[in-house]
Amino acid sequence: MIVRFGYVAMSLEIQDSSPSKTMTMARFARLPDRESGLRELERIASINLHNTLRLLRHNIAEGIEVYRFSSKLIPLATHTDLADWNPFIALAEPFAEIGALVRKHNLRVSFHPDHYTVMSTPRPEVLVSSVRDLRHHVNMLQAMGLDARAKNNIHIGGAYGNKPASADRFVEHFAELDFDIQSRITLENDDKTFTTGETLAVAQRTGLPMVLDIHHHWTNSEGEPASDWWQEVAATWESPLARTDVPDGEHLPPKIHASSPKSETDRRSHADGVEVKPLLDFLREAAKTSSHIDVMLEAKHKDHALFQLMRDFEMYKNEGVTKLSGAKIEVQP
DNA sequence: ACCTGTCAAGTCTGG
DNA sequence: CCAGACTTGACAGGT
Repeated sequence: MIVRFGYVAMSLEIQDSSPSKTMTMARFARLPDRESGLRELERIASINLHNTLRLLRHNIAEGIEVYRFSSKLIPLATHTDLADWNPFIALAEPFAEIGALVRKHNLRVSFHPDHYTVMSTPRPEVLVSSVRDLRHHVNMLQAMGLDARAKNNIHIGGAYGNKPASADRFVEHFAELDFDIQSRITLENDDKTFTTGETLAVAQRTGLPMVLDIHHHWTNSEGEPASDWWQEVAATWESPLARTDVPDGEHLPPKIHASSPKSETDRRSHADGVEVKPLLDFLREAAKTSSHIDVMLEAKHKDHALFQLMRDFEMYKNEGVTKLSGAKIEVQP
């Protein structure tokens, strides 16, 4: 099984490369007029996009083919007070440049709209803002000229005291979404509420592909190994919806998230790095059913954690782990 | 230079 | 019913 690794949003290696610079509403309101406020927001966004380009070039140089964009590329983009502002006109060029680089190097990219996107909500106003946020993320992918192979990863949402009813609500609300939003969603099990099995059931009902977070699974499961679910999770990536824009005969590899607990007392927070052994145990099991898998590392030390992990895999070179070029390995079952 | 409170947004728990 | 925790990087204001 070929395993590609990636990291989230920021680099510790490249200095001053934040793709998430922002402006608060308080500062926006203090600017002399609305027009100059919008120009300042667009200026910040273009810095974020420029830094994203720098990070992608860094990734390409290091052979890192998996990357998650910051969701904060455009500050205040979905704020209700700025609903009539269209930042994509001024930012068309940098967005297109990012997309061109992604396509040229076959990078696997994604977004992760944050936890305010809650499709299981019973509150109409929360649903409206959730759909607005999803629309915004699709708009960014489309501004990059990327097809539905680039996904927005979300959780199912809150339980509201009745998980089955909340799962039903997710499915109902999902059915109402535009197809270009639907076809770009992936569903991830969370660390407190919807377990791997519960998330998988919703993925199967909607046809959505599922991202398995093995750290969340450890903190939110009955204790069964995450790999017990792998065959079924991997199968969600073959549904017609998941395969939107995937050419015949090709596959979009299933994706997992990997991170390690910060400490014994705080098992849910992310540690600086990623422990190699538990991840490798999972990968060996997954290799029994899959030929390719992409792994998004969620560690505080970002790309440094990735580099460390790649070094750590060398300890297993006599145990079926082969280091390939860049941030890639091959794992034997 | 460094420290601390705050940020647009949701949900859940505990008081 | 409301305040605070959760979690996060960066801003903003203070020392």
